[in-house]
Amino acid sequence: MKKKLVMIVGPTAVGKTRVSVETAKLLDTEVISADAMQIYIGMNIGTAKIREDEKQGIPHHMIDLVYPDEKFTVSDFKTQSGAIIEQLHLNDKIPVIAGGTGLYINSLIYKLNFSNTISDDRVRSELNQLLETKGKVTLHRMLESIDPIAAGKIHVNNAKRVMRALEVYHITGRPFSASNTDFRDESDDYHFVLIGLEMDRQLLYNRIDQRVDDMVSNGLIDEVMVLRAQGYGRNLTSMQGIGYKEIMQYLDHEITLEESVRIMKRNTRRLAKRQFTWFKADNRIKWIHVDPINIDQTLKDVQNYLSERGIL
RNA sequence: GGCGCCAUAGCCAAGUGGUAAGGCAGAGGACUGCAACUCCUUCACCCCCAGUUCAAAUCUGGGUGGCGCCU
Repeated sequence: MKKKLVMIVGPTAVGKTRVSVETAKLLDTEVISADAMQIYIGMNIGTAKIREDEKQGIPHHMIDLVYPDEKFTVSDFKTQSGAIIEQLHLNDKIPVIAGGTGLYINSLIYKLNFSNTISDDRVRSELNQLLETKGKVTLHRMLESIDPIAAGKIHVNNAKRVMRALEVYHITGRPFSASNTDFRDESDDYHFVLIGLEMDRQLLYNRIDQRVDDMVSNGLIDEVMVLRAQGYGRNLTSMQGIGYKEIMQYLDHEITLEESVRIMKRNTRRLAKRQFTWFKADNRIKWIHVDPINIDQTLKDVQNYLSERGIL
């Protein structure tokens, strides 16, 4: 029998945290975060990481795993969270997975096999060299000659993805597109229930604006200053996170604080939009409306859906 | 009341006779080891009316609205 899994997804600031805690309470289980930024230690305010008092005693996993300058990939996420899921199942608990990082979510429930396509820093830096010296068009042509399918799918301007495809080919000797066939195929490891939280766009945007303001008044600048003092530079993936890169720019006197806040809000809105796009493409998601004024209704809807699907 | 200037997308703004740059904001989309990343697509018949012209956002006249100065 397949193991059960409850997944709660949706854009930033819809209220995933609240709903996931309540759901976990209901199921007497634990929460696994699927968020690419909350894995970093010391990045709390800007990532809207769940606070101790919000957890209500529910254990949370996949948070605070690495330092901001450490590498962490989807593959790491898949294996580490997979182990936790297994452990919970052993204890007869149905894990609640909550997060907004679509790729992480998909790594668990779809057939994304990362095991045969490793990464190689040497190849990577060589490709970066090539990008510098020859340019993105040349890289894309290289890809075209070895893997026309992938080249057709990846835009010339998307140098990052072009390089990844080349990297995979160089390491494995097999075209990137070869491992790309069953992207949206359902994994047969789990019986999962996928819940998407949605909210009126304008309302969500207002909440985002408000949340950014709150972050700043709750000490985001100090948080970034501390990270900066610890030597974490702007080029790190972690510091590319929204809130961090903009405050860094402010601290480096490139923009005013006002401007920084404006851009943070905009970037967060764009993130939310991209998250919607990602999840909308997945027709297995049951969308549940969130009304912040009446969160109880949302919780009720979630509960009903869970019993409907035989989880409760 | 008179004189002058201006009127282009939600905002900023280029274009001074040949069929509407660009930026910002928005919308849609892609995404298999950096994913809060990276990337793609998309958004106006130029205030209104009349005229000149093969052709007008661009020229002319009138109207309307705004800004400035003067009385």
